[in-house]
Amino acid sequence: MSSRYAQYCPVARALELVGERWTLLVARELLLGPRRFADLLSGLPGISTAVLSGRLRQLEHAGLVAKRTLPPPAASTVYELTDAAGGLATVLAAMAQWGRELLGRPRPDDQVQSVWLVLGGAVTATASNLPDDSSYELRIDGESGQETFHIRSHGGHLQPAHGPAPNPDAVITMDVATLVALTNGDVDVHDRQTERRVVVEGDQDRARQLIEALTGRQDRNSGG
Amino acid sequence: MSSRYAQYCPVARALELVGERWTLLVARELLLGPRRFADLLSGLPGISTAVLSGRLRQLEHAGLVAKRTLPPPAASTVYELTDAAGGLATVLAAMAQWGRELLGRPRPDDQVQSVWLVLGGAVTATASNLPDDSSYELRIDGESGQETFHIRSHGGHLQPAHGPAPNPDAVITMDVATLVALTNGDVDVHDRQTERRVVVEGDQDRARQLIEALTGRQDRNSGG
DNA sequence: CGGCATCCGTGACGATACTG
DNA sequence: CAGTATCGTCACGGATGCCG
Repeated sequence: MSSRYAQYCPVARALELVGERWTLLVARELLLGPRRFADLLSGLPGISTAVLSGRLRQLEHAGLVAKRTLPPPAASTVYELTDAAGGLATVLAAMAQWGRELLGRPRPDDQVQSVWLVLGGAVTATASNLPDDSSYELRIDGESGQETFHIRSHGGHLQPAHGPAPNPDAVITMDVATLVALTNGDVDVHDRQTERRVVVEGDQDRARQLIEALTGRQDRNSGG
Repeated sequence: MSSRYAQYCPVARALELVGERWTLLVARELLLGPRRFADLLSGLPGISTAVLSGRLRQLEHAGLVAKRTLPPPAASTVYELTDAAGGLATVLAAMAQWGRELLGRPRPDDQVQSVWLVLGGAVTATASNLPDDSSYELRIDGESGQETFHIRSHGGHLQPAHGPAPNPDAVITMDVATLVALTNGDVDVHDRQTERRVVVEGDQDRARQLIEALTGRQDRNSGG
């Protein structure tokens, strides 16, 4: 099942697991932490319930995703990536890194969800300026309320997750439009107008460095 | 065209370019150098001519692939990756790296082509033991004749290409079965029986180190 | 409400035949 | 050799309904 290639090739093997439409985007949605079925549906506009349940079944069968039932009283089932999905995270990171270069501005019919940009920024970023194990809370105001993320600097990388940060060095608040503008380079963190649109509680300098790492342009040496 | 997701997300953008069936495998075939249409067909068993020409057209339109006509007398047209496809190579490398961990042994109906294993091994390898800019020629005997590859150590990485090496430090010859056995760990480079199946001209030590880098297991720290 | 199966229209895909 | 044309099949997207 899940469309084989019949090739003894690493790339083909990987694509047999995650090469179908939607599959890698499902994994993307799970990268920041466990999600319920309905969360995934709203994070994957356009997918049908049948396809989503099918993809989750395939990923579960491949050992990349586990289904877990939360303890009462929140007795709902969530899906989460397993430890075996580490290599998959690397693939998604490469995809995101490349995709950021050709992201441009939102197209007329594009949906914009803060989690996509936070994730894309985090995997692309090199957090060399930020102290190791420093922690940040990022709150993005969107049309459907506020999304809260927890971003931790660790080993030169940024590790994003859903939810609030336990002991943040800074709490940063902005709206989606500002996040978009920062991401595609329309505005700079150091602009006066940007400073008005970004509210920081806590360490101002580190917060600004985080935003810079998260939304700044990175030159990657593209290996030939 | 090419199935959109309507999401302002780096991963989605990347998948819109290379997310369809066969597309990344077409890119894989081009990673080692220019190829003709017929070469691609035989390197992608199962693809139809219509789909292949369609994928090439999309990739060309995206600026990732260029169509070029060779100078006479070999007046045939070839396809090759453009400079803009550098990020795509990174994605393929991540795919190959992950895929190698779950490669296992060939399945009953799997085709085996040496180029797939050479590529998978090269992108996975860290050539830290090999001197920079050293060069190797790898000849793999298969059912349909002999395939020749040129592998160069550069910047800690292995850079594979089709064709013979200009000034190789070593020339290594083996058959596909041996390459497969080395790749999946069934045999070791240092086994007596393996030594009989691998013929080396030139620097014996470097040749063995190259094979080890190309086919050995690498532990990657899988980021959480 | 979470999760999944079902029916149906559309489009992508696989196989083959055919053309410059 | 380098594709285009054709056709049957299957996966996908959308809507609906079932079950805990």
